[in-house]
Amino acid sequence: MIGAARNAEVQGEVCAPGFNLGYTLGSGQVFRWGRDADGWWKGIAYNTVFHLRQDGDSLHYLASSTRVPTYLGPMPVSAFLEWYLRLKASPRIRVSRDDTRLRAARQKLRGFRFVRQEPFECIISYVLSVQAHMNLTKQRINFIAKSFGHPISFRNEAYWTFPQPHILASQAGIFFRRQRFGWRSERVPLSAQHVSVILKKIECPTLDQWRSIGDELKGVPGTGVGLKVGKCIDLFSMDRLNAVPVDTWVLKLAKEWYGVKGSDAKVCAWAENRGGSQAGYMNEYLFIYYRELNAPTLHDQVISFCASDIPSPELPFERVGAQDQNQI
DNA sequence: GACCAGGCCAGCG
DNA sequence: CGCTGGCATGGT
Repeated sequence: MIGAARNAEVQGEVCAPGFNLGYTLGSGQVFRWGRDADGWWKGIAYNTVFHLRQDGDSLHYLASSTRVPTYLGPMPVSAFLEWYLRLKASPRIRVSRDDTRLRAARQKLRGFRFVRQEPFECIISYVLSVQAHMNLTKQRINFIAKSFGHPISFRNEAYWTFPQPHILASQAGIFFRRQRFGWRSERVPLSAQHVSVILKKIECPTLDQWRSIGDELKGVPGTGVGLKVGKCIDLFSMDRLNAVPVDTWVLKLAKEWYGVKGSDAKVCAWAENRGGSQAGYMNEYLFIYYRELNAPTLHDQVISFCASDIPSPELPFERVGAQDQNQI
């Protein structure tokens, strides 16, 4: 029993035709979800704990609260999930007949959707993701939530909400240095400070206001929000599906498969122009497909076209009463 | 010990 | 503009 308020548990199901939960939550876009050994996807988003499981066209859910707070206002759980997972927004990507790689990638990833992440959590998450493997980044984000968020007890598991910007803004870089965050350490409080200052004037930002905050962050050196991280924030939390984050993998596939060379900015402009309003989906298909082909042994992703029953190595909660004996 | 991780940034030409 | 090292740290 932990010192958390007990929440009403809600359960139900929503219709999700053409949707794939495993690809959506196991692709590496989210950091606070994991697939448990019991087969359920468990995670926390918008201050609410969810357990999800897909059975054909229906998505079964358990949630820690009846209403979920978002920047569009509070939503009932089923409406929230439809919005958060874009259940009814199946992407339609036009691909030319001779682009066999993209056709194969699109086919493999049928059912994948971009999640509508919380803007601030997304900002900090991708600032931390720089030059670090997925699993390590997950651990660091969970550490932040455990240190500064508040706990929610759900089905004998403890989850932690992501802290408000002003909480992280008041931390010193040395705190994160001591947690071995490396040179990401100072970027966390600095980014939080810029967000926090704006939030003092705007109490509950709309999506457009969040977009302005994100855009402003891109111009502030030291925040860790450069071209790639900025595009991740746009794509994963700002509802900008035309954004293309260019990392080392995208750089390689652009060169290998399309003969496009040059700087990150050049490849980014090429991909965004090519894909138009759906460039994000087009790029994500290629990214996951290419990475799966070239680094199938990476242990930080759940998606595998060969075997998708591997539990996530890092879960966003702790079992209550499962005290580990290994601690000194 | 190399070499790389879903890069960013200051300091150059 | 575009390019180059340096940056901490953990994993293979």
